[in-house]
Amino acid sequence: MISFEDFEQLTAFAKHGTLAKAANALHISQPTITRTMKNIEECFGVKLFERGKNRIRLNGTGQIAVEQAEKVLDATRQMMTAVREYDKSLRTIVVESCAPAPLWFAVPQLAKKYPAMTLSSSLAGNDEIMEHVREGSCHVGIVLTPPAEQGIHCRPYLRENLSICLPPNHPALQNAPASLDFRDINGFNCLLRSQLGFWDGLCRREMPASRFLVQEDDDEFQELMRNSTLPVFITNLAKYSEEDMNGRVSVPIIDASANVTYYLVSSKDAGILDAIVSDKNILAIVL
Amino acid sequence: MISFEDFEQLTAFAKHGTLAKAANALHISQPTITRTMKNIEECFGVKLFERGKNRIRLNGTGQIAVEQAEKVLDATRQMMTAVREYDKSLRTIVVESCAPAPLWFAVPQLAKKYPAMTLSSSLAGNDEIMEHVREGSCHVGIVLTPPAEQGIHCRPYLRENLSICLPPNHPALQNAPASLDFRDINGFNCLLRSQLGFWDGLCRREMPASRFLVQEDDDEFQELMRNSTLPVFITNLAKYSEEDMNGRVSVPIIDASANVTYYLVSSKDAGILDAIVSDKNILAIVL
DNA sequence: TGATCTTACGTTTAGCGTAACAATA
DNA sequence: TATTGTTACGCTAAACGTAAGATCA
Repeated sequence: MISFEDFEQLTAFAKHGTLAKAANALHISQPTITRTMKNIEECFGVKLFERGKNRIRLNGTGQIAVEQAEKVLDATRQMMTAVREYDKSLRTIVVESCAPAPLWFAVPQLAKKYPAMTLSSSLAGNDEIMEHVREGSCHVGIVLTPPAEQGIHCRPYLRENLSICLPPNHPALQNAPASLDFRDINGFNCLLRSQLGFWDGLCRREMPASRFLVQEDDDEFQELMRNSTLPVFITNLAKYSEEDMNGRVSVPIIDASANVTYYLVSSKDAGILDAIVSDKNILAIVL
Repeated sequence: MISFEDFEQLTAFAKHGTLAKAANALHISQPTITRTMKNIEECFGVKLFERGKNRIRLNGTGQIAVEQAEKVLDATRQMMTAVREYDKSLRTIVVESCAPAPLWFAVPQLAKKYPAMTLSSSLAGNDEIMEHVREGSCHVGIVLTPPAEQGIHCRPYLRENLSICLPPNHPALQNAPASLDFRDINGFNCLLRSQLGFWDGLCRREMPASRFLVQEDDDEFQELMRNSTLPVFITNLAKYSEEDMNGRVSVPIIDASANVTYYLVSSKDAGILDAIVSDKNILAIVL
């Protein structure tokens, strides 16, 4: 009897003031709108318009009708998006990691194994990730400690080892040490990337005397790395080019907290974890 | 593209479980529903059903769609009623009175003068009536005191004079008084109608020692009036038949509070008040 | 004269129901 | 065998656009 297009014509008329302009805006003919307005009026069984000879305008009831029609249209549009979003969520794998590096390997591998799925990856804290995995809103979590709870599938994934990367004449290199710990470099100001996951908090905790110059932008970071003597961190998973290194020396940090193992966790499906672990490219890249 | 009937078919399917039963409930053919479901699915661009060879059921997304469709249908039905109610309110004269008697005269007169309008009459307290008149939700108020404020139209309307109606041998009639006051009859239990407006509170205030037997029903009241010796109240506007009186004697109550003048008040239109006051039948009835 | 709304007319198309078919329990 | 869902077919009725008419600024 009455359809959404009718309501859209009604609201368009209210918006544009004349039937002609509304018709123009909706790319339909004026007579169509004339008919639709009559149809709506008849459908309500109520006068919605004041009509002159070549003039038509909303009366009080009509204005109420327009308000209500907009509500209905809103509800309808919300419905469409809600249904589509839910459908999309069924086709989306949500990956949350406590650090960026594992995502560089896991996400491409998932994209390859599940080409029909949308991938949504983000950084989060360990507890938050575990909570999302438990409630099902996160399909694959990448965390630092294997959860004790049963019902959660878990696989060891990658190790990441932190090194500090210093210019050759840096005081910390005085005795040409084979390794350092955080205390050795605490107090030196460092260059840091943003979006480092747990690494950010770790550095600030272990090096409370240092200040960190955080760079959001990749290019700016590399620019600063080449043209400053500020220490930067690298890992076995995150290396820089010879050019960027620019003669810097990298020394492993031996603290246990700087050498971590990532674990994949999932509440539903161990298969998806195996699909990530089975990545043949990892060895080539990591070693 | 998509209409309310489509959504009704969708929700009917969800409710009845099979297309056939839904079709039956909606008095349409099964093929129509089959087509509509396909149409909706195509409209959303999303799978809503799991289909077997001769089996169809909602999937998760479909269930979301049903919930949302019900929301939209609710919004739509609300819209229809809201618009119709507003339209009706434009054709309704709201009359509020502090006592029932003036309504017996004012309402028929309004119905006669405004035959196209719906009349809504009710009893309310003086303050409440004045508030409604001010805010416009009450078109004609009938109150005891003319308001001082400007912008409110006012006309004196009727006087109502209270009498007490006693059996001939009642103690209060010992000296055959020409009139009584409330104190003379305070303490005697009385028969009372319900829905008396301000009269109810007045009696209870002026006769705190009396108990009042309130009757909701007209017939029961008259039955009790004929077959008991309990005093009842009458006024110049509310009289009873000789039969109901059954030999009772009525004596005017002279307290000022028992002899009132009603005033018509309106915030918009003095014409409607004049229309009520111009009632030619009032004199015949009242005198 | 140009803009606006309404009415009339002819065509198209979308929607419905009947009927026939396939599959299940 | 009775029930269910899908497909095919033919018809009707609704909806659209074009064109023409009427009115106003």
